[in-house]
Amino acid sequence: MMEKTYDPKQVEPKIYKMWLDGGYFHADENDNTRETFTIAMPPPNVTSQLHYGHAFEHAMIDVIIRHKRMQGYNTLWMPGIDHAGIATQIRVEEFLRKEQGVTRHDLGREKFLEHVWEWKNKYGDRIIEQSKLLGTSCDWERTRFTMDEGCSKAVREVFVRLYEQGLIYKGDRIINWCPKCTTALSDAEVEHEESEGKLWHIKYPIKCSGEFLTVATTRPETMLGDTAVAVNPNDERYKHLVGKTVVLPLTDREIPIVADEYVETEFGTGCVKITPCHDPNDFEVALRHDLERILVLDENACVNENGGKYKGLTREKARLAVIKDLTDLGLLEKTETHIHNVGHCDRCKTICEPISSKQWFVRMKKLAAPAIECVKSGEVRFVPERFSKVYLNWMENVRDWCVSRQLWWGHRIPAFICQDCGEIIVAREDPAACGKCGSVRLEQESDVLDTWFSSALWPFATLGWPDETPALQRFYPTQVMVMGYEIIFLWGARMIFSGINYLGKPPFHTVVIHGMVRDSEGRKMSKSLGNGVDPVDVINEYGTDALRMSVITGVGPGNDTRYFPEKCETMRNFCNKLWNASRFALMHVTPEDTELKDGLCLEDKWILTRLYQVIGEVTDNLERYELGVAAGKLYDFVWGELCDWYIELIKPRLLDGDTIARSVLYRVLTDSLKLLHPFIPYITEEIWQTLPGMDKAIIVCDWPKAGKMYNNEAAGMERVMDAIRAIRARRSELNVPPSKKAPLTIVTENTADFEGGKAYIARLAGASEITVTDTAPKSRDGLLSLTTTAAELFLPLAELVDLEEEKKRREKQLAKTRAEIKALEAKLANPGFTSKAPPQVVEGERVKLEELKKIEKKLL
RNA sequence: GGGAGCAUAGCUCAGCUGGGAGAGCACAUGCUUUACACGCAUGGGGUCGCAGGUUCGAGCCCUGCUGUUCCCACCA
Repeated sequence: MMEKTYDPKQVEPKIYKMWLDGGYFHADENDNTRETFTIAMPPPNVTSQLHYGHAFEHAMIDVIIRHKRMQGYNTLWMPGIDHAGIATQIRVEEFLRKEQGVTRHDLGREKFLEHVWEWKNKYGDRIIEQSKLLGTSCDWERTRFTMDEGCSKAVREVFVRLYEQGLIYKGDRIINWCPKCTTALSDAEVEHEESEGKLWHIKYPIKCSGEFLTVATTRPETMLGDTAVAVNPNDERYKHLVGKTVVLPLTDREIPIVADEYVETEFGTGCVKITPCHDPNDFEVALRHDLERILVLDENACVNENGGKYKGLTREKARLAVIKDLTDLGLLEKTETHIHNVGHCDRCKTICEPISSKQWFVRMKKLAAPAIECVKSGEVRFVPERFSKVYLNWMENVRDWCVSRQLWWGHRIPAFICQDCGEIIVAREDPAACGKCGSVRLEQESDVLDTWFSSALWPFATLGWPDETPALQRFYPTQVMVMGYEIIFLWGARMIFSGINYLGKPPFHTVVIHGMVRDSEGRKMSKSLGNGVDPVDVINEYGTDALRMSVITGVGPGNDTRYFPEKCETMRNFCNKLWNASRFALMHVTPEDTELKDGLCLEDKWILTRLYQVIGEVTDNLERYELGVAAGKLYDFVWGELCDWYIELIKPRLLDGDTIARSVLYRVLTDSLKLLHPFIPYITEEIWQTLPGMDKAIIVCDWPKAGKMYNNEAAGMERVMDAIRAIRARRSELNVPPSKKAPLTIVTENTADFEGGKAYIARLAGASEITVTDTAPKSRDGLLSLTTTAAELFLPLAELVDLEEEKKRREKQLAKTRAEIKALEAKLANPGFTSKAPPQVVEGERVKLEELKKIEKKLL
């Protein structure tokens, strides 16, 4: 027997086990009878545990997957975990420092990696357990990890292929360097933050002339690596100086003045110090003018041996020292405040340093072209559409991708360097000897790959690629990808060009973008703020279904949402409402009620019509990934129509043992459960298992289909409901206690509709006895009258009413009605409207006008 | 410097292809109505940011403005 209150804790583990035991999550690659529907899970990072954003994302994916499963697709939700290179390495390093007081360098590469694997095993398992709590219907048998054997094979294959295609190269370039993580980063891993800095104007003496040339810089310490000063070739002020030499202060070097178009005459002084090793533009200028390159910062962003007396100083200290020395020399002309963007490491938030360094790069132009085309042509589409612009803008301006990282945790680059001749060998198998000189002294590149290098292969590496596995053949390309807007570049873009380049097809046709979950004040949930909400706590408090419903309902596509406990409470209440409605139904329905019976009453036809409308709309919303709207409609339908009205309407019939009402209730409830199942899977399955006549789990039931609609009867029922609402409102206004029943006379043209509903009208409108007639009473004395579109209602309650007030009220209603009539008549008299508006709209307005006129007549 | 989003009830937000201004919470009043107080009924509360335009008709489409958030970008 069902408890009075739904208790998720008792239900959820039991139901999840039932699903697992039933094998419902498993997708069979040998099943060739059904169309497939696949989503690859964005693999959570092994850094720690699931956060609220994962709950949001997993809820969305599970809704889509469960809907498709019920529609009969061979459905695969492919789960897994990401090794998350830098992020995890940082976490483990932090952990080791705190727990054991050691650094990774103390341990050495091998030993350190053992610790990371230990971490991975612990947190990877925990993440999967947490994900299961959310009710996710993943095919856990296929769970993958970005550094498992298969993924590693895929990574190596891709690296080698790109190398063979000439799309991967090792080169000396300016890259973003994080001095704390001591690794290179890609452009996409740098966050730019606007901050107030300074613009220092420094005088550089021109050789053999008492004159100076003033440069403006935001990073004065880099002047130690200057190898030129550049001016615009068309700048009249400096034309005569081009080719001359400047004595670089604080050093003993002399550097040329060159002319380059890159220099803006308007900005600063129009003279730019050129520091090829510490600025990407300067690097380009240096290439054009064949300038010397001097690196002055080391991997910790401290001045190196090229910095003369500043050697060993951190960049911050070096800056102060340089400024002080320049001031002492009288070479600091002025200092201005200056707002500019400073790059920060995505992971540790340290300010990045542009540094020239030998790194591995993926050449992007060729790869980007088809990835741009497939979105432009609509082969791959973003939902909502606006994100395709974000994607295209990035892809069209993409620069080569720096993929090497000076880390230990990750896929080690499969390149081997001959220690004798310097030859680089990139191969699928570890080479035994150098192909050029025959030396066996080969050393593997110590760097690892960007973590996103392996993530980019996720949709097919998880299916077995590069091997032609049955799973790959069956499930690739996948259908949908769900991801947050913040990783469109980092991940989405790279999966798309990877899929096209290696398999000839984009990895999915639809990218559903979601926003992020913020705290109740709209702030990002973060560790430093301590405002993160643990989804597991919320599950314990309100239940998984309430959590899922709360993150889905009323959230616009691609929009951020906020966490409010009140919203979870509302959804828990909703679950409880559904629970109790089902409990009520179970008190009446029998296995004989599973088939819809003939002889439907007005209210039956109404609720069935509404159900079928909702089925159509919700299905449509789901097909368009409008999950929030779909969930909202179901909430409203179940609570506001099924529970508040239909169940109340049929109570008298159920007490009479009416089997027709039972069969309708059964149908509406079961279809509602099915429609709700993708959103709130646990409670719907639990109720389903309790219902009579159920032979299979709801998770694999057929998605409901609309049946015969009764639009006229549905409208008729709405008129009866209007009358009930009107009576309730008047009684409430007049403070008539519900216990005080009063006789009711209904004067209406639709006598049949009201006649059939006498029993429930009595219950819902507090009527003792009801007379339905088509003729108005001769005398209105002592009667309170109410006017609705379909009826005039008379209650012997006049003694409760101030007659003057009542007269005024009627006059007010009349005036309002007349004003509406006037407006409608004007509208209908407008040929522009009648000829141009769609006929059904015009017709609707005509009907409305007629109804208003009827009301007017009754009010006279 | 580019691009995008948002601005709707006290709060948080829905509103899909233009035709009814909505929900939850909060608030007020009244209810032990035989599923549910995690409940029921009723009610108050909005110039849909501002100004124009298109249209028979605009919260929705167009233009401009204001405020706000975010993304991208190599003016030192």
